[in-house]
Amino acid sequence: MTDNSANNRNHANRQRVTSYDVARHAGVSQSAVSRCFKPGASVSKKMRARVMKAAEELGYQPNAIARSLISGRSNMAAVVISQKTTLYYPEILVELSQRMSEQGVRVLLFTLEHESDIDDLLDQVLQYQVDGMIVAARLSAQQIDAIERRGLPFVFYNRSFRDRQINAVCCDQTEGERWLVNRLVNAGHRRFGIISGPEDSAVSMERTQGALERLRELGVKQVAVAEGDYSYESGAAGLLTLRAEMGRIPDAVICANDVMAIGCIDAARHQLGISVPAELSVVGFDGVGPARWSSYDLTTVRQPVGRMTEAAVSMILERVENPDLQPEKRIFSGLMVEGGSARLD
Amino acid sequence: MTDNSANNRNHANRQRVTSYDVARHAGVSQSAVSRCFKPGASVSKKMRARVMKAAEELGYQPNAIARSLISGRSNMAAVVISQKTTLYYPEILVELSQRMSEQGVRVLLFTLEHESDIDDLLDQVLQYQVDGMIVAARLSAQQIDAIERRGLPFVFYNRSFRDRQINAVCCDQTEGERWLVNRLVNAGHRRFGIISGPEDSAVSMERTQGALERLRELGVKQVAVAEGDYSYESGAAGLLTLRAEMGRIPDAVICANDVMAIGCIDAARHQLGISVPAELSVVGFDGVGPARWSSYDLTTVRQPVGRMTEAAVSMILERVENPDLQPEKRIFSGLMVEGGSARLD
DNA sequence: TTGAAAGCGATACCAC
DNA sequence: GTGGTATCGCTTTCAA
Repeated sequence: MTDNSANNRNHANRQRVTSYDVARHAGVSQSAVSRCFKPGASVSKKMRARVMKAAEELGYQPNAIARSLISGRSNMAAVVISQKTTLYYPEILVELSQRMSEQGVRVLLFTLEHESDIDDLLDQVLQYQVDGMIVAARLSAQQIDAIERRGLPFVFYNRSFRDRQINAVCCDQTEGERWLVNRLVNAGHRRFGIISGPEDSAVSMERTQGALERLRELGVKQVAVAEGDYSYESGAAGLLTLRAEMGRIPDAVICANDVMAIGCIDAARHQLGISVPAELSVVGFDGVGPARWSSYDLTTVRQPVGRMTEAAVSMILERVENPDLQPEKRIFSGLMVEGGSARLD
Repeated sequence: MTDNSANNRNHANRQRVTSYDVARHAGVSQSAVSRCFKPGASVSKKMRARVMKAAEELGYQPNAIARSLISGRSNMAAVVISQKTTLYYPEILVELSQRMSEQGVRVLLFTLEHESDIDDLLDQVLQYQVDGMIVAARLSAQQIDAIERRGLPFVFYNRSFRDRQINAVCCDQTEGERWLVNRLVNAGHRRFGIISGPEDSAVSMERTQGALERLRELGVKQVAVAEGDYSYESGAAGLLTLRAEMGRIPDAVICANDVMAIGCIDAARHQLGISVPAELSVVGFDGVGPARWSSYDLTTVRQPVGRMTEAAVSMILERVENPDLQPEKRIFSGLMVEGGSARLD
């Protein structure tokens, strides 16, 4: 009785309604159906009404995959992001997705646990025919070359490249660190500890170098550096390392991100019984949510994440439309937040 | 001199290498090229070597879009997630992406700011021909019907539906809350405040109801409820509301998530000068990172997020392979964490 | 404005 | 094992 032939097809036996089905049902040509779903097409009012009714009745949705194949545009953009970045700045992903979807572009997500996985990943990105790519991860010069060779528009998020013409949006890490150092030195701090981020993080290195440079310029001699990995635990451990290295607790600790600053404060207060900011000043960088919690009230430089993602999205979409645009770097100043975690005068 | 014809095509003028190019360059048929890139295909060693060499030389990558069109499988899964969920549990997204990509499936991201946006969004999901969908957002019965009608496999993440056969993975909220209440009542607390999540959150409602039910069973009469929205600020505000409503500070406050519990603790300590846990016990739910920070050391129920995402991924992939599998609910117990934010004996 | 027909770049099936 | 050919569902000329 029942026709089972459809089930014999080896691929998805879920029934798909195509533009042909709609055309037949509406008694028009398939091209007409296609036109009705294309924004600026020339279709008569009557035709559109008829087609839309038929589409409604059959539950038709145009197949984006087929559209991509012929039009050469997938309306998808790749977002390549490392695990750490997602964990510390979850809002980036949400905002990117939100803003791009407003422009009719979807986010295809590529996360990397270890930055080494990136070569396979780039192959994947290219296979999926994304129209563009936003990269919040470290790429080697060769990898960047490879992307450019394929002609895929891309924008770096929060990494800059001094010697390369490239699209990037970032926060001025150096400027921010210099401000923090200025304030701390002005307030009389003389013995400094720095808790850096992981060595392979360009952002962390810029922050650390920015602070070191300014300290040197101001003639501050007593400076020790401990390496962290952006985590709470490494902030706590960093303080102990610094104390061991310097013989005693420094006057101020500059952390490469807020979560480490928080770890550092907690270690000072709860492990060492040291009062922050009375006996020790701690500053961070980035301005994540918990920085504002009243237990910490961090002095930090808040990155304008919203504006940065907005910029990244508009840059990538512009370049999808017009691949020949000149490379552009957009560098935002951070917002200086004078919290209660540091004595500033 | 130069041939500009390629540039006249209205779509991406970026040159694409196709399997035909590779075939010509290797002197074999196009089908042969295709087979070489298909895992279990029967190709001679010699042929494979030749094709791979040609592909390498031309920089060929198979076009996933074209593959999807004919094979009926896009190797993409939609992840529908609300803004709040991403912010509080960023690891969900990373883990989903990681685990799915290990299985050759990419995540197409759909975020919603307001849950009302969801109808347009479902249309979008369907257009992109994803193979399956993981939903960490609230859907109405009608919306679920619509998905089922389309035959798209889907799994709910951390929402359950008592009266519906549906795929879902979640954490047993009720069980967890009952445990918290048991411990608090056993320790002698008698006056309870509850800070709930937003009214439209099913998860929050389950937690709040679970606590209320157990309190009733144990004969606890003095209970007040304040509504929060999962944010730090609303946790702080909730405590003030409870105090106003009850005439004084309760013995214990049960918060529908950890961030509100943290807000509540900070408000108690820094705004009201109340000691936690000596004068007030506070418990949360979910076990986010900051719950372990030594300033808070929350008593909470940690959701096994890793196991839950693992389960969600395997459930969805199984159902992509075999759409006729029976609906299944996988309910994980939370991990009871006895932190220092509550007096438990 | 509408319809017919030619692709987009793969896979699947069929002979050989 | 290999090569030809139909096909996936749409957009896009091109005539009518």
